[in-house]
Amino acid sequence: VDMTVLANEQVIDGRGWRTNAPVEKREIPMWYMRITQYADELLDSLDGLGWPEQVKQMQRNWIGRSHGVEFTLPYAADTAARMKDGKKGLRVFTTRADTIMGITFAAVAAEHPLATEAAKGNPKLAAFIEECKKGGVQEAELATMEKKGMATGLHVVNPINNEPVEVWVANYVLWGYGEGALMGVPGHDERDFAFAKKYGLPIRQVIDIAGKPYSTDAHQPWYDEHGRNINSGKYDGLGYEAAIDAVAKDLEAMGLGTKRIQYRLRDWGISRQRYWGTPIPIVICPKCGDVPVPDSELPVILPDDLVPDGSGSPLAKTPSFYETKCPKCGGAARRDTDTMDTFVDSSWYYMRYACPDAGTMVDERAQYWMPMDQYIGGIEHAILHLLYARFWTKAMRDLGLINIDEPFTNLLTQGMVLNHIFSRRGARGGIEYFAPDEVETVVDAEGRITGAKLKADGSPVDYEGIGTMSKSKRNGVDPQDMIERYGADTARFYVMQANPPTDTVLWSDESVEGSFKFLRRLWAMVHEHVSAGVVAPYSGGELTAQLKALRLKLHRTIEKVGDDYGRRMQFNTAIAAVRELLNLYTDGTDKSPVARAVAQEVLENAILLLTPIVPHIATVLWRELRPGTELIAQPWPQVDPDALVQDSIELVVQVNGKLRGHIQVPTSWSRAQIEEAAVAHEAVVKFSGGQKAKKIVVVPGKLVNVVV
RNA sequence: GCCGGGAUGGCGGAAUUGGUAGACGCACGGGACUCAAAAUCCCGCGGUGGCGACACCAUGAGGGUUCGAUUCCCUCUCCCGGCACCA
Repeated sequence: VDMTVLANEQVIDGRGWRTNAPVEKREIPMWYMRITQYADELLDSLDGLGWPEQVKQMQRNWIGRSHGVEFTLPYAADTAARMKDGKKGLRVFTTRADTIMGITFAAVAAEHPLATEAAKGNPKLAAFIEECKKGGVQEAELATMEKKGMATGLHVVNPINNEPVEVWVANYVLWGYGEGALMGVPGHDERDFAFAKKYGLPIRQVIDIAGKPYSTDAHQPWYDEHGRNINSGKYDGLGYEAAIDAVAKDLEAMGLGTKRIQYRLRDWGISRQRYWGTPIPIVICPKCGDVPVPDSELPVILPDDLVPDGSGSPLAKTPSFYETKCPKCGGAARRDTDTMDTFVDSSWYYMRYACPDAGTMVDERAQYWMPMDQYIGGIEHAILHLLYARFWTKAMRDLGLINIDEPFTNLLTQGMVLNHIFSRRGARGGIEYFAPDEVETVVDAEGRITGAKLKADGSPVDYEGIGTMSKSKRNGVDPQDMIERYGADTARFYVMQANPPTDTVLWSDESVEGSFKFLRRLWAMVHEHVSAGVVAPYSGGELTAQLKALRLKLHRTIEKVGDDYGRRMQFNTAIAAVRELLNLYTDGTDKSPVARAVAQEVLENAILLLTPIVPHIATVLWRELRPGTELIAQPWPQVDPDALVQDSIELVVQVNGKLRGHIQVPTSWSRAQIEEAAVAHEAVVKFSGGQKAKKIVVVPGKLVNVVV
């Protein structure tokens, strides 16, 4: 019905999202990037990157290096007679070779050759395999579906104890991971346990976990933990590592297996059956096979004048594009009409940006600029894009194109901006999405959205909850409206002051007025000051207590804002700090020359501190404060250490960790003097109820806690 | 299901290395200015009790460590991101 290849996202419950037509899985030839070759390096070089730990952890888990044993369960006589694959048996990989004596079944994926063979002359099994193949391809779907299986009637042999083991086809065995087959140890694997329970297969305990109770009635969390072998013949008494070593050694002696490393990471399929993309430069020759397009004929240019007719790939229907000669034999051949995954482009665009007119892929300018000091992107790219780009960089390095190991030295991952999602099923069952401003929400007593009505005709629409802004779900917002109404400075200020950039946020523009108001207030403050004439900023001289406090606040603010911008990358608190400073500034009414000099100092610095966020307003206000000079030429504000010196400081007084009062103490006071003053404090006397202090905790510059 | 993250007033958030929970705002309430409005300015604003001084409770839920926990540990709930063709 859809006449096209669908992306995973476009398949909902096995049907096309627009048409509700059933989706078919088909095998097609594709090109892959061999990212698995780089698995170790991609894993190991994460350690040196200035990236958020959570992102590094996600990448580590995604690559998923595990150490285990790969071995053969030899075919039993019945099976050996039927399997004509030249193999001695069923290859499996396990990280728990120590549990090998607990094998009570084996399981293979529906696509496994053993399953195919067993299905011959077994219509029930053939039907089951067909059903398995129909399911989705997404990991989430596979992991949450009901575990189902069917016996094949074929057997393999446990090579350690020579017990026959029946082979099952199971929908939870992934064809793409390991060997597409596994040893079933229900005694010590939760999924195997559930499977064995469902189909009445034996469950055998072969590991004792610190003497914890064991029963085959129900699975307990500790069943899968490491422990000491029992019921395991010659392996009895061995611990996890020793047992694995012993089993691996025995399998090796029999020529059946060996230790090896397994990755969760899979090779990267890049072929897309789409028109609008980068053509894959391969020619398919009936005589020579797949032949790369010679360098001299690169790049293969995508024709940009094709008109899609609504079915299949336009490139595959355009002889002028695909008809060509084989670069090897010169005979008639056909181009690959697939285009590349756009992740390919995003894997190295940043290098090309350094040399967009280079005649080669990149030139020495890319080498000059790379690696990137600071990369900024959404957290949704934590794995795929950022892993592909790292791999691609290493591949380019190995091709001698650039001499760097990693593309992004430091990384800031932005949180996602979420918005409400509204949709409904159309007449044919397909999904239709509506923008939030197209609907009127229906709210329950607690204020939660329960549904919506289309503004246009009042027809009901479903509320799907909140989620990432996306084109397909039509829930994005365009900042242009805000920019036109309030200006780019206000729009940027509003977004920056709301929350740290790494936070996930639900979009709202309700309080943008507050940001606009602040910038107008700043404008008024500068103009009011300047209307009495500009003066030189404070550079020394006697200050009143109030002016001293204002300068203390100013220089603390300079310190904090610099740290927020430069180290913490938390801009909302930088803005709050400047607001605090200006709140204190407006409390003053002193118009003496020294007060005006401090005012000049405060305003100039406030403007400088806000420049990265509101550059336009800051530029104009600077010209008012310092006629004849330009903001862009000014250095970043410097902290005046003299302004930070204080004679006395306020300490918090606690009794048993509870706030009971404050004391003002000279900064020169010793710990003993502070303790003495705290014990004598009236609130301490009151709340300690006549008891003597058991312990006094003094945190310099912060608090004193009297424990009674 | 698995991996990563989050939950703090009516709302956005702050508390940076275990040390005053609620900075700074929004919304709201009261007041000033005004013929009136807008704009602006001032005051209040977590909950409970109290005239008040003040006290107690409170950072998704439950438990623990500590003189002291929003912060560390354990268990749980819900939400968000990713799960290889959304990119």
